[in-house]
Amino acid sequence: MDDGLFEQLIQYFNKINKINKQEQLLLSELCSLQTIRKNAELQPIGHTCKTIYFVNKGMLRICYLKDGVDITESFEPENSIVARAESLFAGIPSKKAICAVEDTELVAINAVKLSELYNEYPNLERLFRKVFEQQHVRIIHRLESLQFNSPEERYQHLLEDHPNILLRAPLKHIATYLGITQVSLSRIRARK
Amino acid sequence: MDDGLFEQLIQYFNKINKINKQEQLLLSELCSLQTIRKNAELQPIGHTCKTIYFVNKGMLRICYLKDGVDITESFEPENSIVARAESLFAGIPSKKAICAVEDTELVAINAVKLSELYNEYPNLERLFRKVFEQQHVRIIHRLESLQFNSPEERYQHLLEDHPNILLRAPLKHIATYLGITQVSLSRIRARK
DNA sequence: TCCATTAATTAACATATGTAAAAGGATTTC
DNA sequence: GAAATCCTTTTACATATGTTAATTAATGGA
Repeated sequence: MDDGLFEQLIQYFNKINKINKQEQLLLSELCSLQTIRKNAELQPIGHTCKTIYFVNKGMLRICYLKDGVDITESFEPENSIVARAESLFAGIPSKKAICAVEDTELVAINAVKLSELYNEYPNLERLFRKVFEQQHVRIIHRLESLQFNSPEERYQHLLEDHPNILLRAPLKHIATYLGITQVSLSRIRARK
Repeated sequence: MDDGLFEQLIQYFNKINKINKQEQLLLSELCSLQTIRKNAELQPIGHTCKTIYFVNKGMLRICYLKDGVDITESFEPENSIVARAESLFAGIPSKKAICAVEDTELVAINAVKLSELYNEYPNLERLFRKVFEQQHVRIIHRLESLQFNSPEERYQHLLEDHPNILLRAPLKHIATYLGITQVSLSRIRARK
């Protein structure tokens, strides 16, 4: 696969847990490059997650249908690892889809073949353990935000911490991400 | 340490990832038995998490102070693994405490010594990877509940899925766990 | 460029939740 | 066993959000 784009992933990994040249090579053999157009669906609802994605460029979102309404669980801009962990770890179908917010370039890592390397290359197992520990921490922070903060506080935090997401994603998706309706988000924005 | 109580932990682990006698022995050397009385604090706010707990009997909760109000993030009854992952994984102080809801018996696992075993015993690293993957999945489900469901739906789900927690924990803690006030919970309960 | 479609805002109303305070119950402690 | 404390419910009021619908703005396709 394209070396430049894979290099971006290796840099991301090396900040978490260094892997040697052989491990890099083995890993690269499990990877493929994909592009996906804005609003297209990368993974449908009901699919059992067997791929770990890395966003090189663009933005994805993980989304959900509740009573026919499209609800966004997370936004995943460049340099994000994207997987539906509740499906990948448990081996059961996910209730969530992965969609593109923008035209997006990504690396797809075959998670099944990856796990087959773990016995022989425990350092790869360690790498992905740490990668998912980071995801785990991220979700805990998001949980705290949803449980402890008001919708308005959540909007303010998003504005401070991830202004780029606010600029790049449609407000209807940002509203459901914040756990509120689009109308409510409009009102919160109008207050300031 | 007490073999019977450790045995309960080993049974829990063996359902996730079997470990052999030697690994069990090494692990047991990192474990100690603790008891804690109702309402006592096992870990204070501001402490960096270096211990993984397993609840043999009783119930803990992870809690938080928001504007001086004690808010419960999770309830941890018997056969739960308890750690503040956002602190353990990142090595930074936690904003949360661990408190006892009831008189509780637990196994404390030294997480620092545990990680020192990982190089030589990758099967132990794998075990705890999978243990925390389960925690990860659990938190994703909780996130979904907070983002997608109304307070009333969350109460109904708690009633259906964990009636024992409702019976064992004070309502004021259940209210903050559901992300609402005590008054609101009383109203929801009165509706039915 | 224009038309059709989608997105975002605003308005009006109903409702659920938050806040503060009070009252009743239940528990604990001495 | 009585007093004190803590827990839970209830009341009253203010407010934020949800819902529905209408209007305006922006986008995309032919």
